[in-house]
Amino acid sequence: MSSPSAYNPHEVEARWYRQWEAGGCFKPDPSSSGSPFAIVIPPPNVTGILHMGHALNNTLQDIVIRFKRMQGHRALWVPGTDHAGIATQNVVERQLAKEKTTRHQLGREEFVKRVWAWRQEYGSTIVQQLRRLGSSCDWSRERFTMDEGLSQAVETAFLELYRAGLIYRGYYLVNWCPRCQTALSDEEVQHEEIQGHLYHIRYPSAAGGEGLVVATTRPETLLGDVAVAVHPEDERYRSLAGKTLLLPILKRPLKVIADPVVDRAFGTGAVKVTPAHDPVDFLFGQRHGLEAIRVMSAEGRMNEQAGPYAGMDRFECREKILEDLAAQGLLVKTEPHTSAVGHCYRCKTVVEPTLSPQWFVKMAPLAKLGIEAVEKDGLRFVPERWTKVYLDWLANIRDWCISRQIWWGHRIPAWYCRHCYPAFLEKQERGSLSDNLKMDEAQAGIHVGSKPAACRHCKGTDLVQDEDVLDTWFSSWLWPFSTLGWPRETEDLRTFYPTSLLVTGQDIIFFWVARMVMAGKFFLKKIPFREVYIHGIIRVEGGKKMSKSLGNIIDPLQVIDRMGTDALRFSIAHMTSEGQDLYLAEDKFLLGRNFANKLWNAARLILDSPSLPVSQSPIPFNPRSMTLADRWILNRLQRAIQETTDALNSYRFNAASRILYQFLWHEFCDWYLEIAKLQKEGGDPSLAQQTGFIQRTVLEAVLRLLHPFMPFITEEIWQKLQPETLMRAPWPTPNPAWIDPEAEELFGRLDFLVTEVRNIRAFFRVPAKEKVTLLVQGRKGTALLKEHENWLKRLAGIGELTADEKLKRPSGSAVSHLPAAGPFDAWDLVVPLAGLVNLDVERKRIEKEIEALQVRAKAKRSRLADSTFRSKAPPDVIAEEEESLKELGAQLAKWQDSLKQIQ
RNA sequence: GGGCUCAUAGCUCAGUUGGUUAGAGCGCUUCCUUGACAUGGAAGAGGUCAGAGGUUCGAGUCCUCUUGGGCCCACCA
Repeated sequence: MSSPSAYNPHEVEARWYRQWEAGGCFKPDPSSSGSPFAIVIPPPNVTGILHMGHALNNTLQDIVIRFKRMQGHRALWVPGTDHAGIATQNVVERQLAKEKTTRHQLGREEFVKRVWAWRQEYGSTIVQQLRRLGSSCDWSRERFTMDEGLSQAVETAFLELYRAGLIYRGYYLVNWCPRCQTALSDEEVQHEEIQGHLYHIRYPSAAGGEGLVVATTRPETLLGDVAVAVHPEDERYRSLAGKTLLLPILKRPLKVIADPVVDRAFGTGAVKVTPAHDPVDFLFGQRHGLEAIRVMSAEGRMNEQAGPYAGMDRFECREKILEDLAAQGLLVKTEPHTSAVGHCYRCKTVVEPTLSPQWFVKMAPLAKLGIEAVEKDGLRFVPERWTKVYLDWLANIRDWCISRQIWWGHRIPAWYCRHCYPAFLEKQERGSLSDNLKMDEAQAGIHVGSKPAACRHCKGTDLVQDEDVLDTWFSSWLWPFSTLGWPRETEDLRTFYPTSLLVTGQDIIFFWVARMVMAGKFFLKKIPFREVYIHGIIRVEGGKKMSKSLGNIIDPLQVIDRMGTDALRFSIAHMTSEGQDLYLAEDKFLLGRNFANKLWNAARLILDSPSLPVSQSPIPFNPRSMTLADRWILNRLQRAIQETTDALNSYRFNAASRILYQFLWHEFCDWYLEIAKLQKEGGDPSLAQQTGFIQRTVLEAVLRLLHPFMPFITEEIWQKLQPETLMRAPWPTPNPAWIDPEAEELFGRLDFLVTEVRNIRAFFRVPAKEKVTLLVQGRKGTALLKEHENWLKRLAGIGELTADEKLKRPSGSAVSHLPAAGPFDAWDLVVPLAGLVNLDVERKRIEKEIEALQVRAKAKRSRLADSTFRSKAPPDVIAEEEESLKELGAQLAKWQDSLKQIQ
């Protein structure tokens, strides 16, 4: 083929992807008798643009799915996207802001239309980018978490859980994002260590005494204080327990309550209690039947309960209140203090714990299923250590707040009586925290399901649907079966559920993986996948996270533009060691680019030479007529096939890529192809044809082995060998007839010899063009040299090669000694270098060699002299050591003899 | 406060069950451009495997501790 010398990926990538997709290559082959193998994609957000994390995640999935497909499985990779409630709503809201409007001005219906329009226009970006990565997803099965089928699944799931008593509405303290103005689940809150202060504030006694000093990090919340807590055995406060203090500024009377949860050693040992704005205080308030006073609005501003601070931002209020306390002499002390502050995972705003009515999933029974999945159903994490993380989380699980006060998402299927519900809510807000804060749905006029004709409590007919939508993850956790058709009993669901493997990052084990397992077990009574491969996180060199704000992004699309998709994919696979984070730098992708280039050029060489077509099977040559090099490379190939298969079966992507890199580059190209060129020069056309055939045979197998890693370039070359797509080619299996330990041994000897001669040439600076003479002194095995004289001479730069047991060593020679091995006895290599060899230099070279051998021999001797080693080590290890010591001794003698001859 | 993880060549990292002389890519040094590939070829330099102790005939590999990075979880305000 007259291809350009450098591989140009852009030409071929788009073309092949189109052809594969059009040819239905990504669909599971219905005629295949292989067992199903399914993966569901971790659905990227519709708002997403491809980053390195996606590139890693999808490359690994694609490697596996292509591998399984070639192995004859009915391989299915289900793609799709996630509607990403808050994230997407935020994107569209920002767009509205540019238009100087808000979603509230637009109204709910219009706004949701806008989001759909946005999705229509931009939502396919990430999906197109996945195609550029070469992802062999079955796009005919693409799903979206808001499409009709999945919405049906969400509603079904909600109702089933509700009927099972696992969904309830409650008035609780939840994580609230004042910017997004919605509740968040515990998992959606990111804790960050913040350098703050611990403020010591005096609460005077109502009776006029000094009172006591509390310590707090959040002085603005004191406006909502309803009590002060101390430890019952704390001497300092014993006299104050049960007494009344005066809340600074608002002058509200506060009881001092004794409770052993208070840590006497922290701060002052006295804690202010603010049930409406602190999770610990909320529990405390429940236990002691306190009321809760909300002092902030949904926007995080102080409300009318905050007295003089009403209307202020919460942080502004903090500053002002500290000022006022200081002015009144109540701010006793300020000390630096770091604490973990919760932030919204979407917008990074500091979360405000807020009392509000929300929907929850009761998790304890589901967590039990999740634990069972590991203990009984054989759910397996790779690497295994994540099992513990998963189980620990399940063991300490808390109920899942699933309602979100946004508009983009699945509307909650619940209806409220306009008459009963507000009345009930008002009562509950006024009640004490010791009341059951789960809502009594009948009394509250709450109806789950489709719209009822009338309120079951008051029989009124004025009912409205819940304004809230469900947490995005409430649809994601159904993904492994909702994408296959659930709740309908589809053919896909029967065939591909449970799926086989999930590939994802550690960051969503709680959000997604654990919840899918629970949902799978709950709704379908089966775990959704047998194996979970958890890959690392992408970082840049230096260990930092890759982020836009740090400006250290490496854009996979740019890498693709510059070096090609295959280069990106191969490099990623090469760097992916089990579960370790990946530290990236731009130049790491050169490895893949260069490798692709090497493959390309090897293929050019091979395809330009005459050969029988590979498709002419069975093998049209007599194995006995094969040259040693032929036998050797075929043997190496069998090994590469076996090892690559083993590596992929255990998801050791880097191992697989290293094996193929080593085989193609350093065995096939560096040795075999170089020898093959020379074999073909011999003039024997049948040998030339045979060599060409073997080259093609190896190339063909390499293309198949490399295809999961580098689909495009391998297909491009493959098509020059035969017309059928590589995607339908079977995965290679080792051919026992070509496993050839003898060839390995014989070839190894010649390879060693060539390297030694090259070594001597380089050491003594023999000019490249100058041929040397090689004298080989040895008995057994030297006949081999004559047979392979042609390529040995050429590869080592030898002009004349003589093998004889008793040759005279010319003075001024460089020597080397090959140890006895297998069918060979020890060989002495002598390269006469009259004039080039400086005797002093040669002596030093030999002395260095002797020294190294002596060090090794000494270590072995002392090991063998050790009686405990002799009595405890296994006999074969001892025998091996003895054998190798003997050989070392022989070597040493050779070198020492050579040294003598110089002197 | 709990847990996980990493520390191996100048840099970035491999090293499956403990067993001869610890590997790769990049970088570096020397040499090589008559056609597969300079995104290349040949040769080479470079490591007391973070430190200390232990188990073992034998430890980069297993155990304990220390030091120094990274991450996750956690209701000390």
